[in-house]
Amino acid sequence: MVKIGNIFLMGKVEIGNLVQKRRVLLELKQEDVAEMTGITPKTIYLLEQGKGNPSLDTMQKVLDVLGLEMILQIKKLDE
Amino acid sequence: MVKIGNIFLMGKVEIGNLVQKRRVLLELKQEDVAEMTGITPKTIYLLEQGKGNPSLDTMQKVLDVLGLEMILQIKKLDE
DNA sequence: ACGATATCGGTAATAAAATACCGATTTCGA
DNA sequence: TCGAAATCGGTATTTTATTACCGATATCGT
Repeated sequence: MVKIGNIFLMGKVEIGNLVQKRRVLLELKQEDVAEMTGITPKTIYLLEQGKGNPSLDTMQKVLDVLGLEMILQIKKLDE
Repeated sequence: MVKIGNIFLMGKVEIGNLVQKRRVLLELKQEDVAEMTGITPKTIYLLEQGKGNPSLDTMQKVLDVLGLEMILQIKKLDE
């Protein structure tokens, strides 16, 4: 995962890794996140593993309870 | 849409708006983006309208051809 | 090492995204 | 203003994410 300050460049696997790291940091279980979001633990698990192909709603809900946010920016070739 | 430099904070509608604005800037038709990504024009259209609930794969493909990238960051309360 | 708790990961069923196809509406240049 | 190109948006179908349920494996404190 490419980290620059608080910003993380993202492929699917990197998103999963960051989500998991963040969840553990907050001392939450997959089950906890599942209950907080109304998403099943299986889907949380798939997201964290970089498997599956989560919907935008699913991602936003999970990111939200973990205190993360998705942003878009114009691609930079360098850095 | 909240814009800070090249960075855009994102809800579903804002993502759609940005994608559309970016596509028009690049002088591409929805049909062009559809062909470049292998996604149907209807799905492109729904994404731009902030309707529907696109998958991560769909989003990444569209963002990619538009020279945009998705990043995650730790939520800030201020700014 | 043991038991308890959490994660992993499979299958079958359901909900929803994506497609295919189409006509209506809007946009815009000639 | 007229016609062409682009977008809008509906329905039916296919594909796939999500769920529900479950047992197996890993993790961790004691």
